[in-house]
Amino acid sequence: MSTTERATRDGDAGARIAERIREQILRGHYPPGTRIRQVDVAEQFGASRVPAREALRILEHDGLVRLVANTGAWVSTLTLAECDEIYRMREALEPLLLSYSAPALEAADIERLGALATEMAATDDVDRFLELDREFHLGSYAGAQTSQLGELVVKLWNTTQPYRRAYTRSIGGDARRIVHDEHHLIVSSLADGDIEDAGRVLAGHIRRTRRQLSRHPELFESITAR
Amino acid sequence: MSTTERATRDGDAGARIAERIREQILRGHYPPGTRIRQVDVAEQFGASRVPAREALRILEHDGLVRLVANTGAWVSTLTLAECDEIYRMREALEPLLLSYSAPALEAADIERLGALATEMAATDDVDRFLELDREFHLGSYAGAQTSQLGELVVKLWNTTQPYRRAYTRSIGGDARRIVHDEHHLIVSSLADGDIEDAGRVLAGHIRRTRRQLSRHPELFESITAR
DNA sequence: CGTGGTGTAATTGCATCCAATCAACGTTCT
DNA sequence: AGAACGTTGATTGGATGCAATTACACCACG
Repeated sequence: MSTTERATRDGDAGARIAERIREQILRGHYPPGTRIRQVDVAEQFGASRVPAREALRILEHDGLVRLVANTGAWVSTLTLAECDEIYRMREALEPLLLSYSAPALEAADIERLGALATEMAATDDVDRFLELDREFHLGSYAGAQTSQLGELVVKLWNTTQPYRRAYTRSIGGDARRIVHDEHHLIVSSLADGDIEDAGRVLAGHIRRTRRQLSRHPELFESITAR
Repeated sequence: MSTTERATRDGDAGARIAERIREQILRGHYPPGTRIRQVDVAEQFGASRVPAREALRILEHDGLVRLVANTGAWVSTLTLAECDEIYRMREALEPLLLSYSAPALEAADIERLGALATEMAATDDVDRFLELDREFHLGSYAGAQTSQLGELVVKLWNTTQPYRRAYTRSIGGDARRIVHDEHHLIVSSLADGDIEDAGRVLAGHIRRTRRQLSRHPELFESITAR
């Protein structure tokens, strides 16, 4: 069929399927609360239900899907409190991750981060902004050689992605300018080699976003209904 | 059989099996590097290999087991760098978790923490110490109503457990006394309602342990050989 | 008219069976 | 004799089929 795929049979179909579903969730094709059936997943990827279940379990541990025994799987929904918690975790962890990454960043890398910040400030398309924002921050962590921290931060970004999209749509141009200023500040500190200061600005950046987000409880009530 | 068990068929055998294996790993029955075969797991729990595989995948995401496609599963091994990374994460996260928990702790809870700290200082048995230490710290987080942070901290404790055991055996009485002093300091700050100070002491506690640990690379080399 | 109970359909969970892959051993060629 | 190669055994990965559980709709009853 046109939408079905053929597994290349390299021994880990579950992980590959999970990867594809993850992309679809992050792109907003499956909004929070959507039910995901094993049969549909299996059929879509031309596999049996066994790897489909494994994929769902992987996504559950990624925090993108909620599994209930004997019942089914749904795309995760977040309450405001849960989202707030994740942002507090990010505020604590991302400066640490940046301290792992910064020493390994070359001048060219930092230049590219600056270009991303500039391009981000110029665009008006929400989806494009989200893409660039993710590329900017995760790009600033590209030098980190960590075994767990890097993956964890990506996971935290992923679980909050749908709400970041809704939030970005709702904020005005003024709050956005502050965001862009902070991005450029981070780039400057990195260029100066002042890792500690870059971490401080980054923590403030995340903290401010969290406080802004807490003023928009309607983003969560609307979705959490299920 | 005598050692085999009967699943109560409540719809999530994989999770239950994973729980049992997790306990066994944490108790040191399966040291890092030990191979775990699906057939053995299935047989031990009177189940088929399907839930056994699910259990292993759960443990993989817990960081307790390393899975290689088409090859097998081994109890995770940590390098010194990885262990150091985890301690840095704990240093950033556990004060945050404590700030979630502390307001909900009753006077009786804090009293019990003090009793644990005292008992811990009195014992000479390593396994008993580890048990009490875990009960003390995780007990101080019992008031936290978090969705991810609590579980993550437990996961970080679990993955480093075998090395904490080896490390505890190696340190002398002097370093131990500092540990116990810090425990009592945390209890005092909590009793005073000074959450911020409790967090500071806790961060220092974890930080000191990390620095001590980095002076014992032999704990990792001996195991990592596989 | 609303509420509780029951039966059926749909979906998940687990066991069994077969295929694919990897590791180890013995063999053969240089 | 040493190293590369092919073969065999063991182990994991995936597909199918059946049992158990749950959800939903319909009906009876208060």
